[in-house]
Amino acid sequence: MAPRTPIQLEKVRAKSRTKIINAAIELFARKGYHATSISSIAAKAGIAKGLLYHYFKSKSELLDEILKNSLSEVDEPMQALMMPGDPVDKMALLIESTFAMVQSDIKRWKLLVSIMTQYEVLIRIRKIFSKMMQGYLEIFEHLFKEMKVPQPKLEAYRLAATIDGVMLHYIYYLPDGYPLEEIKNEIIQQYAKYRKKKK
Amino acid sequence: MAPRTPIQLEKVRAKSRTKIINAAIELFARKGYHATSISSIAAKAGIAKGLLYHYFKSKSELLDEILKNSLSEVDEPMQALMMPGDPVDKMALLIESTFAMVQSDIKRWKLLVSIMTQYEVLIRIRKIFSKMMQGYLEIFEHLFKEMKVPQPKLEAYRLAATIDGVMLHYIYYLPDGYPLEEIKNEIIQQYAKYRKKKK
Amino acid sequence: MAPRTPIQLEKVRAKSRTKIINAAIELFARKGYHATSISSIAAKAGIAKGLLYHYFKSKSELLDEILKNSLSEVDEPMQALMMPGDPVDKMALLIESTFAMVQSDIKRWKLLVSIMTQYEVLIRIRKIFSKMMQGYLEIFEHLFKEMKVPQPKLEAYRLAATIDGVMLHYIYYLPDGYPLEEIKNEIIQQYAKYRKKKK
Amino acid sequence: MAPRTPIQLEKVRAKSRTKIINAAIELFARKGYHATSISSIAAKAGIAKGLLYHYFKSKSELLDEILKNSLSEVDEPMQALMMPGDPVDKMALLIESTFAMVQSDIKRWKLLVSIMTQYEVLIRIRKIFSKMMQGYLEIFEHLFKEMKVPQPKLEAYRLAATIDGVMLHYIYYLPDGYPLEEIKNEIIQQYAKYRKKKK
DNA sequence: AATGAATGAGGTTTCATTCAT
DNA sequence: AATGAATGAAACCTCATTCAT
Repeated sequence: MAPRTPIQLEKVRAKSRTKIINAAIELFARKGYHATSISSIAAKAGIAKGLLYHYFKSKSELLDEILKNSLSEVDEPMQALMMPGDPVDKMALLIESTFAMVQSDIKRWKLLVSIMTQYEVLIRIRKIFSKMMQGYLEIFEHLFKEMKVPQPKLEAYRLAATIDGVMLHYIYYLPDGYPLEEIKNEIIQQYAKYRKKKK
Repeated sequence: MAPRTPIQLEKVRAKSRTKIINAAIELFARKGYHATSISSIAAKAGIAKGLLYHYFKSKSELLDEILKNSLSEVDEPMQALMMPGDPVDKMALLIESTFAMVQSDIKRWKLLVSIMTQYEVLIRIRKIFSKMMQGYLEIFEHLFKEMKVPQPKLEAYRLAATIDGVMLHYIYYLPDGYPLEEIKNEIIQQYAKYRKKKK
Repeated sequence: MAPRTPIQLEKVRAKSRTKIINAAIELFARKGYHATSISSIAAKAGIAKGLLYHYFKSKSELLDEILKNSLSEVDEPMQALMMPGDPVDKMALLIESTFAMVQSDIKRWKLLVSIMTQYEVLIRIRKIFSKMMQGYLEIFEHLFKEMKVPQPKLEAYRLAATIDGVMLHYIYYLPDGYPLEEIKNEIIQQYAKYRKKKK
Repeated sequence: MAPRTPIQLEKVRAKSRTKIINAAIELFARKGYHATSISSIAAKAGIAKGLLYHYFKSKSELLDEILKNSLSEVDEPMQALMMPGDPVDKMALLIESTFAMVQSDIKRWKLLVSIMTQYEVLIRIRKIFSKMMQGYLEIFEHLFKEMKVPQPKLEAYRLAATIDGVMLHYIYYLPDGYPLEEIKNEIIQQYAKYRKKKK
């Protein structure tokens, strides 16, 4: 009959929060933010409507929370660059890990894309995204320079577009049977010719 | 105050419809379908709320109408293929006209993308889109075969992805200063080597 | 089938607004602002809940509107002072008209009192009230000086308090059989001795 | 961690109750009963929300409790009358102690007034108040008769109104610089002329 | 005694749609 | 064709109260 310990409480809290967030991601991604009602999130999470407001101040804060988490993951692929080695290998690794990231959590990416293509409202989010994109472009360009690709800047834009386009198609248009692996390999392959020869 | 002639009536009708549709495209594209209210559309169109229902049975039918119009335009670039000539040229033309189409009506494309990334509901629309995409892929593949590009099917997927990715970036991420022209030329250029030599 | 004329519209609007405002005054006065639900107002007014928001942006704006109207009436008794004549008569008139004002619309005054005794929130309203009170005090003092009442300022405070106290008792504590007229006359009577003698 | 003795327990209970009641008075008085949430009371009292329900069955019972306590204090001034002596002195004492009561606990009185001006619901409370008022009126009348004031009943009403009016102004309208003492003395003073001459 | 997570009824507000003119 | 008042379902959110620990 004693109150729960802080650790017990934290566990309970974490469990409920997770249930809510997962339900929200699923529904936001599938039907869009506005078309998803708090009721439906609560129902899917198996909790009472009121509890949701115990954990999140509002619907929009719930979204914010999810987006913040999602975007924080995005920087991870960048780590690939710290390593020494042939830029072609680094580029390959970068592309691989980027694709892997999306493949591992399609729902989250669906949500991100749908949010990105939506709000003039969520300017803050868009800014984060823009910066991230800028980061990618710079790294691509840097590697292309190392690889002696002609027009490295333009090639960076093109690669970024190709990757996002593939993702888009993979996620939305043709979820069944999209030859993701083959295309990924193609993309990586095209830079093979820039590999430095070993002596 | 004599009754208007049928022709005048028809004109009035067309004008009102156009005003409504334009207002709707603008708002749907900017704020999303659900976040846009009928009131705001009517206000932007400069008509009374009630009148909107004379022209469109419901909000969703208004959307449908817009989407139908938008998608019908998409087929036009395909015409380029009927012409005889070097497939490299045809491909270039196809790419050019596709880009031109988006550039000429960004709002419409923003709307299309935002819808595409949204509804499990609008399955019908998604089907149309899928078919369209399929069409593009087939034509690309066909041309690549003519051009003797190795792995024509894969290359078709890649090109489609690149084009959509570029559009996406152009429309959303970096609206200012996106080097659309240069990238477009790059994309076209890469196939120049497959041009048939004239005798 | 032509749309209503502006005049017709204004009539309809005024009718609905009045219905809503009357219902709101009644309920706010009886149960307090917070304890009164929008639903109950709409029900009492005989309209749909949604319509209320057609006329008032929010519950609190509805209250504001009512208060503004109510407070604007308050200045009227002051007119009594412009007239020439014995200050004792003017005072009598002022007291009479103040009481009459409350008697003629008890519900409104109940509401005003309940609001005044409630919100730290509605600071704006309280300021208006304070100023009004100040105005009364000054006029009372002015008349008392003319009447050569000793300690005119203090007497002003006392009269103001007595009047508000009588109102309070009349409105709340003992609505049945409260001897309002007699008390009013008593209050007026006590200043008779300051009447100037005619030559 | 030995179990507490019953006496310790009782102390703890009393302390918690007091904390809750004080928090509640403060908040009810400031924001009104309905606008004050149980959460905010618990927060201000520094306890958990659930605990509040160990001490009070419901929010409304908590209010009841406070009101009961508050009203029980009101009878105390009446004691002054048992004493022998000049009725003018007794009246003076009665007025003094009544004012003192309010001055010593403004918050409580704010609450009482706001409650009184609010609920048709709390009829029971209003009845108590009415009875109390009746009691005051009778005592006033009784003293006025002893003092040979003409129209003692009417004068009783007027005095009661003046006192409540002064309180009201003191509590709400003009908290800063309200000349409470002077007015009180004025009120007392006006009855000086009815003092019996000593032989 | 004490905690705070959890519930659910009910509150305010929005908005697609209908209706009378 | 055109208007805008009116409706009512459903959205978001609050909060008194209960419950498990």
